[in-house]
Amino acid sequence: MNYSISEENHLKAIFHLQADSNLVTTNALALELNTSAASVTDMLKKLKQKKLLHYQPYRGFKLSVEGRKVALDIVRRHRLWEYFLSEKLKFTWDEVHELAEELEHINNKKLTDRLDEYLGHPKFDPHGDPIPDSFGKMTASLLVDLTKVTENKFVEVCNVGNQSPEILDLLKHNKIHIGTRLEVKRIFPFDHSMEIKVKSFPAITISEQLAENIYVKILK
Amino acid sequence: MNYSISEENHLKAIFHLQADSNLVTTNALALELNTSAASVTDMLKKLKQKKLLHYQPYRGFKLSVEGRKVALDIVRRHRLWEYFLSEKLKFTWDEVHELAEELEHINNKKLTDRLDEYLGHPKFDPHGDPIPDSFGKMTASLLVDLTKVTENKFVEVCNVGNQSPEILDLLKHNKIHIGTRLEVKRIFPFDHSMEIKVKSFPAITISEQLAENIYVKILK
DNA sequence: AAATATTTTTAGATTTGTCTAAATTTTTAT
DNA sequence: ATAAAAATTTAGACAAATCTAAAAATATTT
Repeated sequence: MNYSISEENHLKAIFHLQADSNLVTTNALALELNTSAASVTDMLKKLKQKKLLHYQPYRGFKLSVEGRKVALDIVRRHRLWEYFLSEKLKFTWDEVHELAEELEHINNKKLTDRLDEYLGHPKFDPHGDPIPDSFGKMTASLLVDLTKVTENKFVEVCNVGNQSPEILDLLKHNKIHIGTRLEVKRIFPFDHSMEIKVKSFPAITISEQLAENIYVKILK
Repeated sequence: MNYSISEENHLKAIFHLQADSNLVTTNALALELNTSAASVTDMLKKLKQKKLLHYQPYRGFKLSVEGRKVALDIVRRHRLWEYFLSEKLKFTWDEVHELAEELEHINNKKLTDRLDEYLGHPKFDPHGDPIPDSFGKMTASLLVDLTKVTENKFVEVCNVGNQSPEILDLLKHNKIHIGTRLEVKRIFPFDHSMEIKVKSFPAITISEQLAENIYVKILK
């Protein structure tokens, strides 16, 4: 089956919101998609009719098994294109998302599978998010947020929790990028701020809020 | 400026029709785009308003300089993606067109330029059609149709004039593909049919209609 | 458990791209 | 040069995806 770009965007957004909160509301979805609650309701009715989600007016909704499958396929295409853009076309991690938002809507199984093969069946996209395989299976993410890391560990930055200009600005100021390796030196119990050391630069201190938004792989 | 998929498809179709007939009619465009003449008229008004074409109701239309520039950019994206699909993802020449029809509508200069660079600035797509560069310039096609070739010449098949199932079926039957090298043995003046020899197969005779639709590069 | 606030849905409008059928203009043929 | 044919445009309708404002349902507060 083939779905419209708007239908796909709704399915994908529900999938992502479901992943971190389980309880997805009409308003949250409208916020995520930069649209109105009324539009979301219209779309929910349509997606229910297509059996992509379970939905009782006023009582909430969630993806059906089929809806989840469709969403996973969109996520797969998104992340494969992100990998392609980053790995082959040398786009930086902050440029790939927007382009992948467009490329993901080209729904052709053979194209997706060939791309996957061409890229060597990558398991993670450039942000460290796992790429579902053609059955919708994906490796559990290896990432934890920086607050979970204990003192004196070395880690590699793989993802940021939100991509607002504000956080990107602060990360840039601290010379932290995707792929940056850093050492957690100390954690201050008072405010949970952390002292970290990036390469040979002098150690710096970052807030708990920032640390929560930095996802890392712990290095052996 | 950014144009809708439908606007882009109209511009591209006008560009192609203009290339081979100079006189593009509302009906011809409707036929090309599988739509109605009325819809085409609506779109012509819109494109005129956006200054992409010159149009006087009932008196015909043609692309403006700006419209041509936009069309060339769409053609550039289409052919680069075709090259990518063929060269990197190993799709066959008859599979690439349909996919490129979707990919071409992603309009991002940096993406197009990076793709071009990644592919090594190819001059021709897998069908032998020239790829415009980022200024809209393209190498003149090296191709001629088979009826232009004289006896005892060796040529390489680079393109077919139309991609109907009927012609593809006949080509397959005659073991002619893109890249096939063949020799023109004789031309029969009576009906302009041609005797050709593909590799070591026995010589075969093809009709003028078929020869007109086979575009070739003459080999030194 | 009412009253109030919040969330969600409905109602009705708008835009884009399309359609069919009718009207108009241009072209062709007699 | 007029009648008939063909091409094009206009008029009016429709579906998809959105919007705002109002209504309805649910949740929260006192």
